[in-house]
Amino acid sequence: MLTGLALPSAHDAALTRLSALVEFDIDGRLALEQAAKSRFTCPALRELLGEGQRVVQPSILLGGWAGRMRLFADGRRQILGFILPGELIGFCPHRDPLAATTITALTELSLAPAPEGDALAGAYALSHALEEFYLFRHIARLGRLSAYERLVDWLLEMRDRLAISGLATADRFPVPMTQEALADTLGLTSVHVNRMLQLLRREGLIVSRGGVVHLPDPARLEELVDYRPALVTRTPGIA
Amino acid sequence: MLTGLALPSAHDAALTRLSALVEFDIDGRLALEQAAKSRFTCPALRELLGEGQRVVQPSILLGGWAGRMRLFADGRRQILGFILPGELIGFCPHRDPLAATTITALTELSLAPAPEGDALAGAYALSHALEEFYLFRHIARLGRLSAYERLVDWLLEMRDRLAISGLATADRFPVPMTQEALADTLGLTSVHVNRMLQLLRREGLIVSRGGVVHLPDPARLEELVDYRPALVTRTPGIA
DNA sequence: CGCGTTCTTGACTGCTTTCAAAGATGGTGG
DNA sequence: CCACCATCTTTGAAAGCAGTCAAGAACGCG
Repeated sequence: MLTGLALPSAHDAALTRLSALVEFDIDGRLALEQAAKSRFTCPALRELLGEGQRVVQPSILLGGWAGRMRLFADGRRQILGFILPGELIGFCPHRDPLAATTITALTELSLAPAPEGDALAGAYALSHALEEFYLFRHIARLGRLSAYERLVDWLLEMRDRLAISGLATADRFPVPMTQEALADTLGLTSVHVNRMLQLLRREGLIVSRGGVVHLPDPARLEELVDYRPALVTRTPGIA
Repeated sequence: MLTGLALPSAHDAALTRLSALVEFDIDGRLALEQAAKSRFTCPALRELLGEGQRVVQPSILLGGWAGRMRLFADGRRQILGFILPGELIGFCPHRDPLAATTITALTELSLAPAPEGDALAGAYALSHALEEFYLFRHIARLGRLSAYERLVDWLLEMRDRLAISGLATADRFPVPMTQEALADTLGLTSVHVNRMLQLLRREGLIVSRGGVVHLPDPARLEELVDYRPALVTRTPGIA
């Protein structure tokens, strides 16, 4: 079971990601497998955690995309970051955490209680460092890139993050989001996101069909936005 | 341009801030006082840490302002966040940390090696959670607020953060920065920052003299931007 | 097949940038 | 003490990127 070919299972992405972050021991594998047995789902658009709410149960995301967001009183929305398969929700290193942001399911989710263990603790610390890195990048993206560049930079980040859990190749990955949600991520309007996507398509820099994005020339995109991969991982994200 | 260096003792702001974060025991006080003895200064504009460099010595900032930033290949700069007196530099919970961002002195700095201790470890964890919260707020600010609103929101945050270390009152605090640096923080040009500042002054919402800002009507400003204070506090709700 | 959601398009507005240059400010040395 | 210089702030005119409003097309789902 632990050797030989593993069949695709519900926690495959999480397993792949945790293995990429730390030397993943037998205990860790068993703990994850155990946790996956009590996995549960969450329908799209459901709010997982409200701003100011007490964090109950740290969980690991097995499948689907969740979003961290700030909702303004006047209806404006800003998506602060994403939580992708293999990443953690409600994991705080300090006592008595209150959720600083709202977390919502962007697609249907598959979740499990975060398994515990020595190797896993290390993986969670690294995961947290990565999350912080993505926040820094998001700030730079919003503050100093044009709409066109933001789109490119964001696509590259999603590719790299999904690749860690084996859900992306160097030039192809799923993006299960509306242009409206993308606009709320990139600080734009959905109309403008639409226009920039079309421009990228016309230029042959992206091809998308059925919620899957293909990047014919990733190197060109990386150059366009001075893209720099995260420095945190144990192994390279893209093979 | 100097802040915090003229206090009764060099580590006053840090002491005040750490006390605000945790129940601060005798051991902690002594450790801080000891650390303060080996404090050192750093001239304005000096780079403390370069992106990708290995983090050497976790430090606590005793006085002055530092900035975390991303420098683009084409010269664009985005300030990702600030490090204010009592806050930490190079403090990472995981092994083998590489600096994800460049950190630069915005003013002359007074620094000390971060003292160790049980209570202090708790304070550092809380401080880290607060830092993350500021990142979230910065993202929302850049993504969904107008130039005018960004300025207001940022001023309120600086007030609150400086207040934790006793360096601000509810309506008055130092801002030792050029409009250029402020522009690189808020994702604007210095010209536009200048115009918005003048507008705020004309409206009587801010008064500034000699690098000190006064907010005649903070409540009005908070309402303007749907401002919400950080939820991270010392008093554990239930624990 | 029908309906709601999402995507696409066009015309117009406007916030923010760009470019350029003139004041103000502060520190330094004669 | 004042001249001088670099840096920072202020101002104006023009251009451009992104937003707004509105409506039609395409898509997915029951």
